[in-house]
Amino acid sequence: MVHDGSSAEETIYRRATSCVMIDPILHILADSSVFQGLSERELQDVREAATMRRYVAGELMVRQGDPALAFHMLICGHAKLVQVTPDGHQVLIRYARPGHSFGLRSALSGFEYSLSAEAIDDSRALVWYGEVLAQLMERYSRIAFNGMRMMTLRNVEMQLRYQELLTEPVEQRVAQALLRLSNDMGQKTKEGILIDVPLSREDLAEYSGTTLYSVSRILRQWENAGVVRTGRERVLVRSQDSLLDIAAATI
Amino acid sequence: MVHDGSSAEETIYRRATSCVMIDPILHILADSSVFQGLSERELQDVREAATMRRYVAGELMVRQGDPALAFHMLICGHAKLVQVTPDGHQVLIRYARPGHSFGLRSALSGFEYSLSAEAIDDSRALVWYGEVLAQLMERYSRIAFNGMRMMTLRNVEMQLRYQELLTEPVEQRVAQALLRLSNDMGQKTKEGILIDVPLSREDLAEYSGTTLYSVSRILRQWENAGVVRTGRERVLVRSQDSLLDIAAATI
DNA sequence: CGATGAATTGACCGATGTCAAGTGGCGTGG
DNA sequence: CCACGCCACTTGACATCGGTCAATTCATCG
Repeated sequence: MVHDGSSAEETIYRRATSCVMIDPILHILADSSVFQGLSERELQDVREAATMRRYVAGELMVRQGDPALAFHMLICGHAKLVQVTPDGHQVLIRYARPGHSFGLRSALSGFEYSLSAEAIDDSRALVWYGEVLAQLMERYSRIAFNGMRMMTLRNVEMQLRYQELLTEPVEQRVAQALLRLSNDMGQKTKEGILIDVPLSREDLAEYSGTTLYSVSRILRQWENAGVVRTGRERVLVRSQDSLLDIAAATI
Repeated sequence: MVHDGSSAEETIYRRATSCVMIDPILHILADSSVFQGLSERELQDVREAATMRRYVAGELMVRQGDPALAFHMLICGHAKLVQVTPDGHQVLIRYARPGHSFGLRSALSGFEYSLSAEAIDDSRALVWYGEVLAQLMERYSRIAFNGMRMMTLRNVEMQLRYQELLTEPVEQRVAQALLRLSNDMGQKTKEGILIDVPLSREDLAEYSGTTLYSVSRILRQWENAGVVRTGRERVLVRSQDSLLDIAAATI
């Protein structure tokens, strides 16, 4: 637990809120799965076709069921992509950080968003309207190719999670979820990898397909074993290796 | 149950094994998600870049873990795409019929097949080697675009199944699985929709994420209610509407 | 007509979800 | 600055769906 009074200790939990203001935007685009491989001129072109949007923490960037207008790429901040089922269950599809994108299919099909994206931090995103994106793809076929590769990768990931849900017990799935999060949103500190985003037990439950109660019990157990340190909406992974062991365990 | 002795009744269960021999291959390509929208000349070109392979029922078209060489498109027959997890569980990803394809990511990445494809019937498939496919995509950017769209659709489907697995009880999932199968492999008969492929209780279980025992009980129940008729490795859907009701049930 | 593998059925049980009742930390307003 | 209240989290007791196992039965094919 993180309540040992020492506020020096607490520095570990100060979150990086840096939101770059110059124009490293092109760098972000150049590193993204969708636009990688384009020349600087082409990236300029792509960037100019987009408009920048700002969101405050907690705001919905897109809302599931709304008519799908635009393809989004996160420039700074973080987002949570969530689906809510007909019977009200929340399912957390994935987390996004700068360079990650969502709404590709929705924007191109023009139908409706199949999920909601919620800004976790104050965030900014570039958005391209459906037709604009289609034109860009026409002009730079590389984008379509990249898009295809990105979607195949997501597909593999999703298949894997499906498989895990089907065959692995809860504790292993939570371990997998934490490993994914520490890869995606991890911040190295001297004590371990801090998940750099508010992460409640319920979030983690929705991400690993269980309930907040089970997550609570499991985290507590891990905390006692020294694998993680937890606080209110905070998780710090002290030993990734232990998590890997837990995730792999055939028992 | 299908054991009423009347062999006239049995005609319902004769499977269509037609394996077209002329050259409607181009039609199949033209209708496939990957090659749709190409001109006939381009389709010719595409077709000539491929080689045809034959498989007998039960043969593996690709084996999970083998080095990924080629992109496959089923021309006739049916296939079952299966993943086996590290701990030996089988997970049925999807079924394929003519025009369906698999191995796109594997062929392009050149890594290894992430699943096995088993021929259900005697089957034939066109295969394109990784480099060849990459060249075709370079030449006809439409293919990459189509590929992207196909993968986004698969992704949506996979997300949906993930969601279902997470939130719906077994009976609903089995109903969903049967509905998918009757769309994909259904054969209209006067009595209902026959799943046109040997489908054991275990297959259905692997497809809906449960056990053959549960499937057996559920099918029995449905049979008594007149929703389906079943036989050894055969399922006939008598009332799709009832299945839709069951699948939607919030209870 | 017998062998083989699919399907059925019953009994059992265990991992997880559900529910209810706290506990404690953090922020807000007096 | 303190107290209050909110909300995340914890913890225990309990219920239950559906998986596991074992024993048959049945159907299809040689």
